[in-house]
Parts: sequence; C-alpha cells; structure tokens
Amino acid sequence: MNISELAQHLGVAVSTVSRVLSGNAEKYRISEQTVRRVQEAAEKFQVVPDPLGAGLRRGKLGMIGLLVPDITNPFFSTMARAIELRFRETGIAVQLCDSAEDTDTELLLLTKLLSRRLDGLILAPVGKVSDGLKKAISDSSMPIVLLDRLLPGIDAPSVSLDNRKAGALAAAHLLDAGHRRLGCLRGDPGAVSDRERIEGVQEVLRERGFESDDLVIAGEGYTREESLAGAEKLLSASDRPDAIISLSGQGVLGVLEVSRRLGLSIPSDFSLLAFDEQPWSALMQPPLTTIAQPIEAMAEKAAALLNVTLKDPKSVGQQESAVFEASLCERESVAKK
Amino acid sequence: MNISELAQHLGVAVSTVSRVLSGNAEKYRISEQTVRRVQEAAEKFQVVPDPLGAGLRRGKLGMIGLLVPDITNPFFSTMARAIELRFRETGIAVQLCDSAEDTDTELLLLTKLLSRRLDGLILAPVGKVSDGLKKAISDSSMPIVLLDRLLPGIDAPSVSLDNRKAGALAAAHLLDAGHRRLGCLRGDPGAVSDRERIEGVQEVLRERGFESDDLVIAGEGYTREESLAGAEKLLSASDRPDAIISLSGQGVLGVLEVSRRLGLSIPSDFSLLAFDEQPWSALMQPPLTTIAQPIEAMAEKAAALLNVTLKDPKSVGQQESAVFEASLCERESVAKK
DNA sequence: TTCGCTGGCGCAAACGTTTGTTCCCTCCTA
DNA sequence: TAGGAGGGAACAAACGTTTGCGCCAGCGAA
Repeated sequence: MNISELAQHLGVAVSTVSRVLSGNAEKYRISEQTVRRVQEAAEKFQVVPDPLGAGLRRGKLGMIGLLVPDITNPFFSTMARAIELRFRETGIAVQLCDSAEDTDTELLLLTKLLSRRLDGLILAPVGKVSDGLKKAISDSSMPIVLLDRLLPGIDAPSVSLDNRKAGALAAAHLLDAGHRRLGCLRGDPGAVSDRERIEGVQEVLRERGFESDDLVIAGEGYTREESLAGAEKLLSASDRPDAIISLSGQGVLGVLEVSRRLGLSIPSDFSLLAFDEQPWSALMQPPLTTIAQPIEAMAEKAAALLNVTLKDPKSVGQQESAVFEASLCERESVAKK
Repeated sequence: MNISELAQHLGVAVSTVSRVLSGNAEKYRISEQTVRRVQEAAEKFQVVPDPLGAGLRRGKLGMIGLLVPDITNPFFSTMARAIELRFRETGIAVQLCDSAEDTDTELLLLTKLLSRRLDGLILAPVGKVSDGLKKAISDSSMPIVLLDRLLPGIDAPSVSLDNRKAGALAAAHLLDAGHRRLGCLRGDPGAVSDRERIEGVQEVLRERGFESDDLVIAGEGYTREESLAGAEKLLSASDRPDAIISLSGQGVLGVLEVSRRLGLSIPSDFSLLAFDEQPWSALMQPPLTTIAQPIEAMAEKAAALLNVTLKDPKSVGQQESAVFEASLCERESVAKK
C-alpha cells in the first residue's frame, strides 16, 4: 500500500499524508487529530513513503555511495561499518562498492555511482590518478569526500593520515633500535600514500646521515601475488635489509609467508614493522610491532565532512581537510641491537 | 542532461531516445540512422537514463540488497565481493548492509531494505529467528535468498554448508589423531549453523562410543569479548579439553589470545581446529589446521539463485536450495597422539 | 483511385512522491 | 454585520522514465 491509497482510505488528500509521514505536519499546520489518524493507519498498514517517488521528486535518493579498493581488508571493512552506522542514524543508506584495487574497475564503478543520483560519495581511491578519474570527479556536481589515499589535483574535502610523519615514525623507531639497512614493501608504486610514507622514511634517513642505498624499495601492487613477489625480492637479496617496513596491511602477509618459506626468523634474521593494526597482529609469532591508524575516527570524520555538505549544499568546497596521526604499537617483531 | 533534454536537442521524441538507450530500438522499429544519431549524442553529452525515473516507472530499481552479519569477517567480505561482481555483470547494483551480529539491528535493516523497492535480497542472517524476522520476510513479496546460516521456518531458496557433516569431519579428524576430550567454542547458542556443527560432532562421538561429557561447549556470541570469555572457560578449566574446535572464524582469535595469556602452547598443550580458512591461517605459529568452506562458490550460487528469480518472477518458491561441502585443510595445529 | 499494410516515430498516461499555492471555514474584532 | 485573520486541508504541477497505442507517409495491389 502506498500513501495515496492510504489517503483515499482515510478520505484525506495525498499531500496531507505525505506531510504527516515526512514529519512536516507542523510546518503545514495539520491538526493533531489528523496527524494521529494518519500515523495510526500508516502503522497499521505498514505504509512508508516509497523512496523512489520521494527521491524523484526531491532530486535525490537518501543514499550515498562508498567506494573502497578492497573490502576484504579489515582496514576498509572497519571503516565501511563505521560509516554506514553514522549514516544510518541520519536515515541515509550507504551503497558500498569494491574496486578490487583495480583502477579500471574503479573508474567504471565511479561513473556508475556518479550517474546514480546519489546524495554524495565517499571515495577511498586505489591511489593512482588517471585523467579519466580526474575528469569524472570534476565533471560531476556530486559532493565527494576523499578517504585514506588522496588524489593530487582533485580538490575535495578529504580525510587522511599524515603519511610522511607515519613513515618517519617507522624509520625512526627502526633506526633507534639500531638497524642500518631498511627495506620497504610498498603497494602500488603510483599510490600517493605509499610514496609519502617512503618520503618520510627517506627524510629521517637523510637527517641521520645515511646513504640513499641504505633503503631498498620493492612492491608493485596490493594483491597477494604482488606482495609475495615484492617480499621475495627484499628477503632473498644477498644484502638483505635488517629491517623491513610493510607499507600496507596486506603486504605483511606476503613478508611473513616468504620469510617462512626461506626459513628466516623474526626478529633475529630481520625485524618487521607493519603498517595497519589487524585483529591478528598481536597473535602472530612474534607479535607484530605495527603503525596503527585511528580507523574509526577517520571514518567518522569522513562521514561528518560529507554530512556537512549534504545538509548545506552551499558549503561545497569550503570544507577543510582532516589529517590524522599514526601511532606506534610496540610488540616484539623489532629487534633491539 | 537527461533524456528529454537530449530528445529536444535532437528534435525527436523522448520515447525514441528512451527506446534507443534502453536497447529496445529494434523492438520498436527505430531506424538505424536514428539509433546512431541518438547514441552518438548520448555519448557526447554523457547522457544515461536516470535510474530513479526508470525505477519508478518499472516498479523496481535495478538494485539488490545484501545483508551480512559482519563485513569485518573475511568470510563475508569475500562473499560480498564475489556477489557484487556477479551482479555488476548483469547491470544490477548491490546495496550492502552490516548488522554487526546484532539481531535488533538486523531486523531494523531488513525492514528498511524490504521497503526500499529493491529487486531482491540476499540475506546472511545472524542466525537466530525471531517472530519479527519471520514475519518481515514472509509478509514481503521480495525475492529472497538465504546465505550461510539458515532460518528454519522460512522457506526461501538458500545456500549453505552441510554443517552437520562439517562438524563430523572436524570431530573425526581429532578423534583419529587420538584426542579424547573435545571442546567446542561456538558463536551464538541460538544460531542454527553452530548447532548443526555441534550435532555433527556429537554424532561422531556417539558412534565411537564416547560419553556426552567428553564434549564441552562454550561461547555466547560472535564478538571478540564473547569469544575471549568462551575460550577462557574452555582453556582454564581444570579438566581442559585436549582438542578445541572453533566453530566460527572469529572464535579462533579468542582461543589464540587466551592460550597465549595462559602460557599454553599449541599443539602440545591442546590441539586447535578452526572453522573457516583465513588469509593468515597458514601464517600462524603453528600453522592452523582448518575446515574450509568454498566461499566463492557459495556466493556465486547465491547470486545465481537470486538471478533466476529476478529474470523469471513466476519461479518464486520453485528454487532448489544448494548445500556445499566443507573440506579439511591439514596443517600443524592438531597433534597426533 | 482506393484500400490495406508496414515501417517509423510521436503522444500521453502512469509510476509515487513533495511542495507552493489556493481555498474554505471559523472565529474574532470593529 | 462586515471584514480580516489565520488555521486546516485540498489541488495540481513537477521530478524523469517507460510503454501501449495511435498517427502518418509511402508503397503495392486491386
């Protein structure tokens, strides 16, 4: 039953029912009695305004999009959950999409989402900017918030980690522990966040007077196979680094697998410092020292930023961007020399 | 730009544009020339039919819902990804919701999804059936496919594991290895799947002449805290079981954490057999012996079942249900006595 | 010339809302 | 008693599609 049938049944106008059900009864001075009658009947017959009709009329759907690179990664799934919860409180639905760390899929999904009349979009990009991506975003008028990995050249409110600082934090910790040769396992070479983390590492190295070839970098992507290949390159080299930083949450699994295969043990053969705290980080042997991101806080900030724009469309572009700080979670995978 | 503006621009009727853009040009005998003209213009101005308008007219949105109990669990996130991929190929969007293993949230989200004019719904329930849930589902005319944990009393096509057999598989493996006292860490006591797995275990125990108190069961839910409490109960008992089966993917983390806290080591102090293969299962110390489910196959089957109903609405209720088999993934967390 | 047929396309209704405007009625005041 | 004020609710347009039906032109046949 829809609201016009309900109206007919009650002998009132559709508009009256609509106003009551969408909470605008007072604004349009519907009498208390009528309000009650309508509400009771709506309750009884389980009538809710069809979001499609409402969306069509209002010009939006009461739904936002969330596009993440890998829902399988606890980092993003935790964020997704937090974001959905925030928006549920506002009565806004969240449509979640997964680009599987693939830029083509990402662009495809993005254009699909942009054409879907959503109220807004939270985008956690794969990380590489293509012209298509840039154009798709700037051509659209949909409010967008960028999350985690930023996109240079695209100005939208964003939520991210201070990656440079996080990289510096990691490097400083390893250097303080007495390590000399560092290895970084990155995800995608094109991804900004990884690049910034590496820059942070390099900065500390430079400050402390190390040579540039005291840092070796490997890794071509975020998938399992690519992580394995990168880890292999780092660990089986003749001049194996004595400490490895995994720049992504997935990478660490690759390092652990290869390390086991090569019969190396942590931290006696090499130290391991992993970005992203995972449910199992503390349960590994040895428990992993990690760089933790304030996941929930970041997710909520992203939701909050988007909400501001939704509530007040004029404020587009006036949003500040939020930068969060990583923290070191010290366990036992880094040796003190 | 919408299709009526495009029509005006081209000097043709909206209906013509609509027919071309929705691929019904032949059916309505639009000339090749007109088709080309429309397509080119649509391409040029980036015009796609508004899904809202279309949805309103058609009575559906081209979108299905997917409700899972915990998107943070790799089991469900892997499924979610597979399902989304399948439907993307059909041009159908997927709206993902997470009930956070909470039945109230589940019911709330379910009613929301049901009122949202979706084409269909894939429901991976928390596992407990409430009257509200039952009523909500049977009152609605939306095609539904049940996934993973079934709901007795609700007849809908479903995809699930042969849980009884999986439980038997687990028990047999442990008994074969010479263990005598078994402990089960379950998730929710009300969940059907866990119950069936336990029944499978009990069956094997009975067949081989064990007493009923050779099996001890603990666990009150799927959250981290509940897992910890359950594991604590099992592991710190004076007559600690010599083998533990974790019935859920989350549970095993609880067992590992408590085990470490108590200074126990696996498999010398107790053996561990965990349901659900995880990315890190093989990387634990010791590598975990697991019961693996064919996640992707199950997800695709669920998508296929729903697709049949979407394509042919008359076939509602004529769907068979699919049952999959678990397999044992032998590693080193089960001792041979 | 008239008729029927067919290819090609336009007309207009319908989907279910929301919301600016109008209308009616009652009550109060002058 | 007339005029105004204001509360309460109905009217109707608009949102962007899809689709059954009808219209028109052209062509071949009678």
